[in-house]
Amino acid sequence: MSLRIYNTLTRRKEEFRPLEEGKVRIYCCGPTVYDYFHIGNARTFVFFDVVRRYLEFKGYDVRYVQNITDIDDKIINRAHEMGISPKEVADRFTQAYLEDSRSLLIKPPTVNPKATEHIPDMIELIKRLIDKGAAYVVDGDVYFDVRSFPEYGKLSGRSLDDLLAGARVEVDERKRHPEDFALWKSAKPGEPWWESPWGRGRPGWHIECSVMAMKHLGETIDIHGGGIDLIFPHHENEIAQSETATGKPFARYWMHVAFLRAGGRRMGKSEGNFIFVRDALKRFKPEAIRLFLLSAHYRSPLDYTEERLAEAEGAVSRLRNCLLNLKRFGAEGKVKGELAEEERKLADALEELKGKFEEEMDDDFNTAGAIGAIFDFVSHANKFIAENQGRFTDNARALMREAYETLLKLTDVLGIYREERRSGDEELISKLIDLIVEIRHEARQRKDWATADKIRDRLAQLGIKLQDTREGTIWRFED
RNA sequence: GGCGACGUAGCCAAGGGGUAAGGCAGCGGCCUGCAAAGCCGCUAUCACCGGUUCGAGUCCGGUCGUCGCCUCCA
Repeated sequence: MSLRIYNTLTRRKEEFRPLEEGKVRIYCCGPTVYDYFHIGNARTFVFFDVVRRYLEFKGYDVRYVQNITDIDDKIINRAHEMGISPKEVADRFTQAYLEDSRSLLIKPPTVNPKATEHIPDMIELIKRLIDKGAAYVVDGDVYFDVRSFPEYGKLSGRSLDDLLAGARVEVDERKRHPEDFALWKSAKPGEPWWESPWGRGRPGWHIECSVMAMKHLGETIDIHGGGIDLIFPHHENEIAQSETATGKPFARYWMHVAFLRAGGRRMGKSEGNFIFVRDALKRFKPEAIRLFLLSAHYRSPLDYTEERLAEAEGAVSRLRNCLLNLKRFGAEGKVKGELAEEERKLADALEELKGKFEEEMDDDFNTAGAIGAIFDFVSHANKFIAENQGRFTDNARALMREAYETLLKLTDVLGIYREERRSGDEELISKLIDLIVEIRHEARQRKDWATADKIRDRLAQLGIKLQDTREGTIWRFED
């Protein structure tokens, strides 16, 4: 099966062919670290995390780069507000970004390059652009001349004339054209600066990404993406700079994630309708947040409400219950001989799941469809368990084990289920709980319901949830 | 003004020419010492109008509504 990706550049779904067989290079525009990131930002980060995981699932060797913009006007402004240095602002929120990403179960990118660690490379690239006549210096600032790049507008589908007509920007008289953008900004008093051939200053935003992408992934990358708002001007400008400098296509597939909305409007810092990931995580499991963010196709807007997150929590529980049951009732072993009819059905459902999951994900990362396939199977599995509990055959147990392992793999692509890990201490705790459950079992056999209920209630208070089934009592930590 | 997205059950959402996945919620039933979980059953003609077609949420045209980009923003 082959993966198809909607390419913003061509406005079509295209078959995905990496530049180099078996390898994929992905660049996703990361945060500007002037504040914590909110779940609208997280939509993009989680989505690209899934893109990365799915490509790895398909066997690609993935190199995934997400930058950290740690020098920018917003950081400087925030520093003034907070009464600390821009570097302190950047360091603090870089740390927070790393923590929150981890909490959201985002796999660490192969590289998380920082803009400030690539200043010399940026200066080099700017020089190249000046040498090629595509950029010019004015009073210590350097601008890119958009008219020098005939294809300017190809990503966003605009012509320079369109832009001119709709321009709401105050025109800087020093620029040759209003659309020209800064590659290098001279430092005002009190601002952070680096030495450059044009005087002290700092890089413009767009050049950062071009440089970091090329530095860590090469001059042509496979997939480049970010939020839909970055199409113009950010990515348009990246293309202009990069392709002017190298003469090669900058990125082969451009992917853009639609907005998360709240209260009918785009979730954004300036709108004041956002919720930080770290705050959401205080109330909802990361799996639930991810499930919610992946519950709609990435190119469709998604509306945020707390209720939706609570619903996702319910769905995640359903999934987890099923996984735990399959794990508990499954057993090692090869399926032998003839399968009973229900077993056949379960085996078929499992095959269907595998096929459907890939089919959906191959179709431009249709995570919502993939989730549907997973839950469709959950229903089959639950039904199988309900109907056969108390009389599982060896084949049934082997099938359930297989189903468990498959489900584990697929849910891991989306990051919506985590096996509970046990530390050494927890191993001991587990054994103690097993013992208590056994004693409760004896009480139940004596019909000593008072004792049985007391044990169950008290364990529940400790966050340990018991369920009586025909196959015995199942317990789990309720986090 | 230019460019674009969206409108499918109570809520969310997949599907994108052949007769409506899935989740959440609700109601009724089953299982259970009770609980929890689960199972079974019930709940949609896809914003509206017109067209193409043997056949249209699915294609075309139009209308209405919502949102976005064009300025820092994932």
